[in-house]
Parts: sequence; C-alpha cells; structure tokens
Amino acid sequence: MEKHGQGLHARVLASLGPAITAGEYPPGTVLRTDELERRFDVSRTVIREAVRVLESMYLVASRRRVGVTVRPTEEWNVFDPQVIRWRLAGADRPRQLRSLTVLRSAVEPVAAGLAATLATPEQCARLTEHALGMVATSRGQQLDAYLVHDVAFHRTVLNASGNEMFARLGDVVAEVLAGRTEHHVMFPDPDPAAVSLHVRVAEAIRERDAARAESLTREIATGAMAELDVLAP
Amino acid sequence: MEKHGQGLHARVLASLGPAITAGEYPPGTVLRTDELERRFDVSRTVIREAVRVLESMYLVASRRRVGVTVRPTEEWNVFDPQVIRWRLAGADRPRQLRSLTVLRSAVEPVAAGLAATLATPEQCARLTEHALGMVATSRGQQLDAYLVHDVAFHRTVLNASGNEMFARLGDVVAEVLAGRTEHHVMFPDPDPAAVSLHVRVAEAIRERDAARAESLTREIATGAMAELDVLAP
DNA sequence: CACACCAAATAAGTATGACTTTTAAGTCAC
DNA sequence: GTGACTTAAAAGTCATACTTATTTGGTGTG
Repeated sequence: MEKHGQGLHARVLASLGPAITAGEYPPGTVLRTDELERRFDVSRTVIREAVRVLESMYLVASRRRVGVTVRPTEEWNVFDPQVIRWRLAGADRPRQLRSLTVLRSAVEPVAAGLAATLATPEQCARLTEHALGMVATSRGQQLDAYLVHDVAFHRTVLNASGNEMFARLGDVVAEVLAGRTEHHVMFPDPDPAAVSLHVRVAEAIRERDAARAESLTREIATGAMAELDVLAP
Repeated sequence: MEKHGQGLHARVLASLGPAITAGEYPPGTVLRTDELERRFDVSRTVIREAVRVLESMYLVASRRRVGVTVRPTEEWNVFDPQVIRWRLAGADRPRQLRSLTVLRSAVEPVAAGLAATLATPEQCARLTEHALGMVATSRGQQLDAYLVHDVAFHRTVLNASGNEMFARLGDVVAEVLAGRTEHHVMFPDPDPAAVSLHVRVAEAIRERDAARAESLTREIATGAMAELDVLAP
C-alpha cells in the first residue's frame, strides 16, 4: 500500500496534492512555477513534473503567460486513487466517505451477482474463509483483525466479478473500510447483522445464486450507509 | 526544433499511451529514456514529463538502473478518462466497452433512484426535454441528433444524483454512447423500447418515484447489455 | 471615441550538459 | 557457494540559456 516511492517530485506532490484537494488553494488560484521552485527549494524540472501529474488528475491546468491554475472541483478526477486518498486524509473526509459508500452501494451488489456465476472454487473458498474470519473476530476489541477479513472479502467479490473496473475498485473499498475503523466511524464491535450477511453472501455465491448474492450485498450496503448516517451525520 | 500543437509532452503521450494500452509494449517491456529521446527527437525534460504522467496512470513504473517498465494490465488505472479513451480507440475496444457497460448497469440505476429525490425542477425539465428529443430523432437516419439527446439525458441523471463520483462518470458514459454510434455497435435505428423507457424514467424522476426510476433504468441497462451481446459478441 | 493593430512583458515550454544517486550485476577473496 | 567489494548503467536532479505563446496596454487611424 505504498505510494509512488521516493523522489523529489513525489515530495512536492505529497504537499501540493493534499493542499489543493483540501481546498487550501481555492479553484482559480494561480501558482507560478518559479514561486514553487523557491518554496520547495527544488529545480524547475521537479516542479514541472509534479505539475504535469496534477494536471493529469485534472486538479490544475497550466497555461502560458498565466500560470498553473487550480481547476474547479467538479473537474477533478475523483476516481484517481491518489486523489481519493488525499481527500480521505483531509478536511472533506466525511463527504468523500459518503460519495464512496454510495458508489459501493451501486457497484458491489452487481459485482456479487456476477461473482455468483463466475467465481472459481478457490475464490468461493476464500470468501467463506474470510466470512468466517469476520465472525471469529467480531467480538472483543479485534477490529484490526476483523478489518483484514472484511477487506479481503470485498476484494475477492470484486475480483470474482470478472470485471476489470470493479476489480480496480478493490483498493478504494479497502481505503473506505480502513478509514472507517481508523477514524472510528464504526461501532466498537461490528454490527452482528452485517457479519451474518457476509456469511450468507459467501453462501449464495458458492451456490451460484446470483439474485440472492446481489440482494444480500445490497443489504450490506444499505447497512453501511445507515451506519454512516448515525456516526458521521 | 519542430513546432507542435499543444506541447511536446502531449505528443509523446499521445503516441506512448495508445501503444501501451493497446498491448504494443507488453507488461514487463522496458523503455529507456534516452532511447525515447532519440525516437521522438525531443529533450529529456519532455520525455520525463510524459513518463511521469504515464506513471500516475499506473501504466508504467520507473526504476533506477532499470528503466521505465510497463506494468501488468491489472494495475492500470482503468478509471482514468484518458486511459479509457485510449483503450476505446485501440484494439480492445470491445472488452473496454463491455466493462464500461457493466459499470453503467451498476451505477446508473442507483443514480436514477437518487435523482428521483434530488433532481431540481430544471433538471426534471431537461430530462423530459431530452427524452422527447430522443423520441423525435429515433426514426430515419438521425443517429447523430439522437446521440446528443441520449448523452444529455444520461448526464443529467448522473448530475442530478447529487453524487460527485456519479457525476464524473458522465464523460465516460458519453464516450460509450458516442463510441457505439461511431463504430456501429448499434442498430440503424435505436430500439423503440429503449426510447420509451427513457421517457418513463424522466416521468418517474419528475414524480419522485425512486423505485420506479431505478428499475426502469435497470431495464435500459440490461437492454444495452443485450444489444452489445448481439452486435459485438 | 472606438477599434484595430502592434509591441513589450511575462510565464510556461524546451534544450542541453554536467553532476548525483540508486542499484543490478559482475568479481574477487575466503 | 557466500559474502563483501567494485563497477557501470540508467534514472534523478540542477542550473542556465533560450523559445514560444499570450496577455496587456499603448499607439495610431478611422
């Protein structure tokens, strides 16, 4: 779960990215490269590379004779994993968490339905394994161990869906789940209903019951949504 | 040196991006920067900027003493609009189109459901306007005009959902719809059933009937999926 | 006064060469 | 064969000079 390793440009990015996504530089703000050079005490090359990356995330636009201007929020590439991480770490984590949970509520049920017809025996086995792992760690201050199984479960479902885009959302789901334990947007012990739903989803997928897998996953999603409403209003 | 339209690095990207996503450089392939310099006849600065962008899309990884290596397909950021465009233009357009259609089938129904409770009167008006526009242009070689209304309709639904991530998928949906007319992955005249479904979705949203809006949109999605199965097997 | 046009100022874009740092790989002693 | 040492390849960084597009503003003409 590392980030674009080291390198000076990564350091600049790690500073500018969070600042921009946190709204520290409101849209329309103009950054000049030579100012940035001085501020970070690095060469033009480094700044330019960082700016190019921010540009590819649609966070900024670079125009001659004007400078590097921060783009309006609606244009940001909010699907970029890096942008998601920056926003989850920053000021509008609640808003981001909501958006992502809604996305999950749309995607995961369909993914579970697909998984029911496509999952390999190994994937089915891993699903039950992790569902049981969740049961085993659902009581008594084992949130970290629980999280591991929870993440693995959802990742396996997304991978088993056979859709590359769904699979790619595994990381995002992991961030969301990790974020909600880490920031205590969660009850001290996981909701027993949710835990048993996971077990039943694993069952449904193993039994190739797409409709049931989908509707059970939808229940999990609405549960997560409700939990979010209670704990991060 | 030579003069070029929108920046040299963009030209390099426009060449390398499609090539990589098309599998022309299979994962594991190593590109050396000075080789690229010579190939494109540009300076190191330009190559490095292009590589940084490709890196931020997880298409390549740059390591010292090794070079710029193409990453495995599963790691690509397939949500990046630019990557999507490259792949839609390239060899695995069918595969990409399928992935995106599945994604749509997950997202759009939920978006429509949310839109039913959140859409503003203006948005409702635009929905009916475009739905009727679709009806009006659904017969007799007016695919281009039809496309405009179709895109606008789906964009409006996604925007009205109130979820920034859904809204951001508007561009992707536009690409898909444009792509399927452009590449004739579509019947000469639009499916009348689909057209009438759009009208009814607009109705449902206007009448704040979330469940109906969702299930009608789900029908549209399964229809699109079926059409894809017939025309691009 | 309005308007078209031109010229200077500005900031990004590009090129180049010298230098640094990381690290794969080869070599030698043990 | 194992471990420590050397080497060299390639990316990373820096400083600087130069190019190009674009905005601003001023100037002359209708």
